[in-house]
Amino acid sequence: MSSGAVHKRPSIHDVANHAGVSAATVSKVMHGVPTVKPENAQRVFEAVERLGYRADPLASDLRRAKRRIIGAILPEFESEFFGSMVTHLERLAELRGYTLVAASSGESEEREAEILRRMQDWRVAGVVLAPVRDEHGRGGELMQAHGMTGVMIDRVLSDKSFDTVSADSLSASAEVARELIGRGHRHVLVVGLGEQGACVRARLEGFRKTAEALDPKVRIDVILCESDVEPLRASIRDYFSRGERPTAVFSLFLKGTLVALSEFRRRGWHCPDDISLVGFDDAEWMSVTWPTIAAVVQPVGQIAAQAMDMLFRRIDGETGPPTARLERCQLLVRESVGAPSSGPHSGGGTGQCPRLSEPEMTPHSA
Amino acid sequence: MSSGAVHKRPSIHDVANHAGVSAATVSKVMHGVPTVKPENAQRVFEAVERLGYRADPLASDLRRAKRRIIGAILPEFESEFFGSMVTHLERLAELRGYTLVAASSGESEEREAEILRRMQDWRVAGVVLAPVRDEHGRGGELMQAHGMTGVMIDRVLSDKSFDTVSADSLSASAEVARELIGRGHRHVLVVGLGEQGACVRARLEGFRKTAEALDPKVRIDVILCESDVEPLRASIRDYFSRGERPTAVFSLFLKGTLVALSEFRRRGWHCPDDISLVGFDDAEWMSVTWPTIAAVVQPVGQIAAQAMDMLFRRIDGETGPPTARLERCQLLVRESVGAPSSGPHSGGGTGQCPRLSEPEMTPHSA
DNA sequence: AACTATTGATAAATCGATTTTTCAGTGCTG
DNA sequence: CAGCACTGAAAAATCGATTTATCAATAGTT
Repeated sequence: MSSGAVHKRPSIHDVANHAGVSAATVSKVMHGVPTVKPENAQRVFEAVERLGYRADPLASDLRRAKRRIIGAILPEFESEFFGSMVTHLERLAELRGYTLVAASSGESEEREAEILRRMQDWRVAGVVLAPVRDEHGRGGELMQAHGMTGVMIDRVLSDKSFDTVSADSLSASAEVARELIGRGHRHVLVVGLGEQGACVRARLEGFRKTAEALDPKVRIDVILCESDVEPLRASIRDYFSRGERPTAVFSLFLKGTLVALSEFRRRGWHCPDDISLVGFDDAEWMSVTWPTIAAVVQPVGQIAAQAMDMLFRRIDGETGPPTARLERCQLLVRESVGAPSSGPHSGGGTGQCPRLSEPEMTPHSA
Repeated sequence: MSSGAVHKRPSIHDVANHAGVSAATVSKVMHGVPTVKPENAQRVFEAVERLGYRADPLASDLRRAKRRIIGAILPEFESEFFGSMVTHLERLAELRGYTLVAASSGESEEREAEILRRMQDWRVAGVVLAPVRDEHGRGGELMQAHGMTGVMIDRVLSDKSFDTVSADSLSASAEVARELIGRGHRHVLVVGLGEQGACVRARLEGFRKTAEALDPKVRIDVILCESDVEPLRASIRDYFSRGERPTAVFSLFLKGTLVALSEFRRRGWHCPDDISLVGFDDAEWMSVTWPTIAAVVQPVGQIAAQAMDMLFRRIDGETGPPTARLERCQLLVRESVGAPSSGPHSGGGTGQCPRLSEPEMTPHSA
């Protein structure tokens, strides 16, 4: 069993001693520098093998003055979107020989700033920041003030200091508008978090402009709460209590979709008979529930790929003005979207659930 | 704007120069060592302030030979369970002045081993490992072979080399059994992933033993697939196609619950009229869908807290035999569980959805 | 007054690597 | 054979901190 094996790990000097060469030579062998006598190289390899030597990447980075570490700062880890984002970023970093160190800001700008400082302390080579607010929040300021290399993603549109990559919210929302208006909806409630500045504004305006272009008489109600989800829930509840009866709800973010669904439950409304629902952000469960929930799928993999691509270009010294990329989304129209119900629903409904047994999803090609 | 500020960050020597003292003195001041003349301390503080000096934690750790880094290895980041786990671990590590570096093994033991080696290269102070398989997989072996300090969580029961912390699967499953048998179910399908060794076995046996104790004539069918989810889906589909008609399904893990739901959809079966469903692992959406889905809630926060507690004890040198903790789960009986339907359902059903508008959840106190 | 303790600070060693400089030996040329 | 370029390896400097050893100046003791 435990062979009393609290081995202090061998350093490059231990290897050098065993091989009867200098540490510098070991380093060269490890890096494949050709100016080493084959015989010595062989002895180094043997010593490495025997001792089980592996270089300490942090000690190595210390000397190089460029750490092979990429920092990622995300609002949370709990959602599929950010979870999947971390997975992608991790893979892309490792592909280039870097290690990803991810941290969650917990939707707090203070914590975001604190993490950024820590990333700077760690001298990370670059940072992928999904800001709590938007590109004009404290995060970007800090990164700029400290001369850090970074890319901003997700809740951003474009920035004068950093490259940005995000979903094409504007087009996606426009497509949602075409879908809802096309099906006859003329009174839509849009819910979202105002805190998430520019991004939410894009989603909202993309929807509003296209909807109004298709029918100027459309009525669009908007409920935006500043920071937290619970006030939003309260506002929505209040809105419905006042007797407002939109025929569809468009949620600008995932939690909003959940809140909307739970408020529908409270009132016994069913989708799409009593009200239609479509939300930004897809999730696995949305394709297996009754009804399946229509959603805008953000291209997580592409956002991650583009962000890392830009980031490493900057790390490698590329200059030039910041770029702003928008990646195309996909709207999955599922069962939660239908035509408006005939009369003003009262809170009852028919009791009928849709009993479709069609395949999985219905990709929507505009 | 950008004040050409590619500041090379000041080192402790820069501070020393500015303050007119030695680097050693600066280090002492930064650590609050009292044997420093107040006047000198003052000058150091001023220099630190002026230069914006912050110590490089990695350089500092290099000398101390104990890095203030905790590694976390999880099968994936995409689920609420592991996402939430990372968030908790992150907070608990930082509370003690450590940084959490999380990595995902992507349900692959090869990758798990690779990450462990990297963690070892990094000389992390300790590792929280949620193994892909169970405590007897390659991960534990590697940790032991390399004399690493670590704790195993989630898919484990107990180990002879490492402390373990996990949900009390046995009790939770027993409670599910009491609930289902109590409601009259006598034919239950249990689905899970066999790969996840000991843990799944505990969940399965906890269920089976209690169910059979309550009624020896109960019929329990089990579908366990080795590695991937898709073969499981195929097996379930095949099972139902053969005409098997259990009155309830108990899924031993989250994806199984999703697969079950989607297979119900395919056949047009509704919960709980046509079939009941309860799964291990809760998720936010389960309380807002129609029907709401019954689930075993794992105490993520407690598992994380206990794991970190044990880990830091070991890091601080505590010896003694490994401990094995089981944290109590909570069963949330929601609408997806009901009494068995009267006759053998055919694939039709009544078309009626439950229209409950009761509060949120129904915590179940055994 | 001579010697020892004490205090506060600096110089130097260290952590584990990389990189630059120096150096010894070899081969070639004139 | 002296002089020079070249090769391969060792020695030393470096990264940014901490820690140990050393030292100077002051205070205290007899």
